[in-house]
Amino acid sequence: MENLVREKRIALGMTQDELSALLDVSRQTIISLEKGRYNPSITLAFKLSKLFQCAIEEIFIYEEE
Amino acid sequence: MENLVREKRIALGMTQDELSALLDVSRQTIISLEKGRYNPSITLAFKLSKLFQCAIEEIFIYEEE
DNA sequence: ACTTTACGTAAAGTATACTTTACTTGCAAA
DNA sequence: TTTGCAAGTAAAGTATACTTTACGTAAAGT
Repeated sequence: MENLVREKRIALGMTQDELSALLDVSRQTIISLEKGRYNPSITLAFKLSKLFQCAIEEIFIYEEE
Repeated sequence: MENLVREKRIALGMTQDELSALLDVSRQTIISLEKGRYNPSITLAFKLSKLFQCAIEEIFIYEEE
């Protein structure tokens, strides 16, 4: 699943470290997310949605199968 | 996290078994989801979103911490 | 040169989403 | 009264999200 985490983070002028702290996850989680190594849990998606002030669907692009 | 899976499923006149088949997950997954035993992965949330034709935010209600 | 900052990798461990199997219960219809 | 369907429980196993630690690299500042 594609995502715009990196773009949105940079748009806010934040480092991966700062973002991870705000979301209460590890920096590794942010790195892996941005690199597309795995999909987030729905709770992490909601946290990002709230922080970035946009819908989950605007951050994560779902293509079926 | 609260969710409206049961309500939306029944509104479509479907059984748990039929829903699980359409989503390609086990019936146990649907039962546990409806019972609120765990949160779905973001991919399952997207599948439900598509099937129910509404935003993820309309199915899953996120309350922080 | 060296330090700091931001980003990256690798690997092993933990938590949790999801599966599989098997058995139970309530209800409605034959 | 028994058969079948929809929903439920329980437990053990697998897949994956996420953590932790430790180390590597390139760029910018002093």
